[in-house]
Amino acid sequence: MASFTVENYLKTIFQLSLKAENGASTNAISEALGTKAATVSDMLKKLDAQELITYKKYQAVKLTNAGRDIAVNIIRKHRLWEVFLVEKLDFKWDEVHDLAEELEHIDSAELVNRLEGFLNNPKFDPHGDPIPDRDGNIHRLNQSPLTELKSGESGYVTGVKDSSREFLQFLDAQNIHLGNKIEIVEIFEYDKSRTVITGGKTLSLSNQVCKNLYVKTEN
Amino acid sequence: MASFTVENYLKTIFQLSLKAENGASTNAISEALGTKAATVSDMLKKLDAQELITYKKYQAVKLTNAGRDIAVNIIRKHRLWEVFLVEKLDFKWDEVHDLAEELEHIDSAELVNRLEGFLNNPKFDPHGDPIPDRDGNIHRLNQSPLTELKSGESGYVTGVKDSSREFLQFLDAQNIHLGNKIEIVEIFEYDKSRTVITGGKTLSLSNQVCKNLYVKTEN
DNA sequence: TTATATTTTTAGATAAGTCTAAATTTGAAT
DNA sequence: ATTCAAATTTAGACTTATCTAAAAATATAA
Ligand SMILES: [Mn+2]
Ligand SMILES: [Mn+2]
Ligand SMILES: [Mn+2]
Ligand SMILES: [Mn+2]
Repeated sequence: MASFTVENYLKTIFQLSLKAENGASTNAISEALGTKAATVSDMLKKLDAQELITYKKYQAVKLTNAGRDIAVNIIRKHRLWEVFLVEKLDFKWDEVHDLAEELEHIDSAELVNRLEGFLNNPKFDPHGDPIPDRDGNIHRLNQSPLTELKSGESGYVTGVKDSSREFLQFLDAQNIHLGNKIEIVEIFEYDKSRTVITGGKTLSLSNQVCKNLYVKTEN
Repeated sequence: MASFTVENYLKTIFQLSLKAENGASTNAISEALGTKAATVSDMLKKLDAQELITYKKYQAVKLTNAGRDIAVNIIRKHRLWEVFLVEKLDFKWDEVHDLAEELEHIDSAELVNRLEGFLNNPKFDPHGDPIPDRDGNIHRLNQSPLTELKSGESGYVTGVKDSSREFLQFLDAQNIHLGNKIEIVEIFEYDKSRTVITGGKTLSLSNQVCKNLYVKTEN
């Protein structure tokens, strides 16, 4: 059984690898985990010895299949627990991440599978991120940032790129939630801000907000 | 924040102290935790230094108020999670203990309080053990082992003294559950076994079974 | 291409929790 | 009161995960 620490390393490497094609660098892992680079360097050797990652000195690391399986399972649990917290215990979507960081390490396939059924087999977590199935498959939605839409186009909110509490609370304040329809009324070249219509209201969204909001257009 | 390890020591000391008036001995803790006595001895010094227990060499230890608070909170969480697993996820009462041993360490008062509400503020766990309230008060039921009943008397099953999987499965097999009425028909002095009536059926229970079954008599 | 900056690794320490083996203390039994 | 067994503690060691400081490798930039 992987320790909490090892599980966190693997999950972090998995997530960093989605961004950087060549794998996860020591420094990136260090920053993501809040652990010093020297410590990470040490740990990478151990993970390599356990054949959970492939590691060559001074090079970015990649997960082996075994490592990926563990990482994806942790993510599966994280996201299912987030759904539980929001759907059943009425937490808000900006309150659940840290709790899920703890719950994701509870070690029981039976528990997570039953939880999944209890929640009616959700496909996405409260932030729109896909929930891996029990075989580790992840069905990613074909979504794009709001910045891809042209004036006059519209889409439905499917997720967030930035899931910081600040951004989530901002969206709540603007009454923007997953599933909402958003129509682009006008794009201002000056600061790339957009005037949009959503939930019957007209509002202005900064470029930064638009970059961090994912929508699905009817194709 | 107490580590998982410290939490487990405190919980164990609390539970052992319910049985032995003078406190918990090194050996008893060692056996309960599956940790060598030498290790326990070392740890007791540390817990004393943190003022979570009072410890004098070669003497049984007792919890301080701070130590008791932590222990009771862990027990509260353990029992609430057990209710969740049985009531919401349909686990059987003999399947939940090990999972609760993990879940009890999830650190969030908000989570446990919401969980409690979600479960409709249960007062007892699936084994009949009382769930401490958020102030650490434990309302113990005035129950007695089935061996206390005389021939002709009856009571309602309120709990088990032995909550091993084997015993719980035995009770399931006999269709004996919390809340069932049990009437003592006859007590055999030879082996102290009893003939009882419960759930419309007559059956024979060994003295050992009767000692481990708690009932409440209408008084 | 050489110098500089950044990244990564190594070396040496530390803390928590555990173990085995040996020493000590306690308590029970002659 | 002495002896012996059981319980407990001490000593020394190990593992995991972490740190700081220093060295080495790589990448960048003049
Ligand atoms: Mn999260
Ligand atoms: Mn999420
Ligand atoms: Mn239990
Ligand atoms: Mn229980």
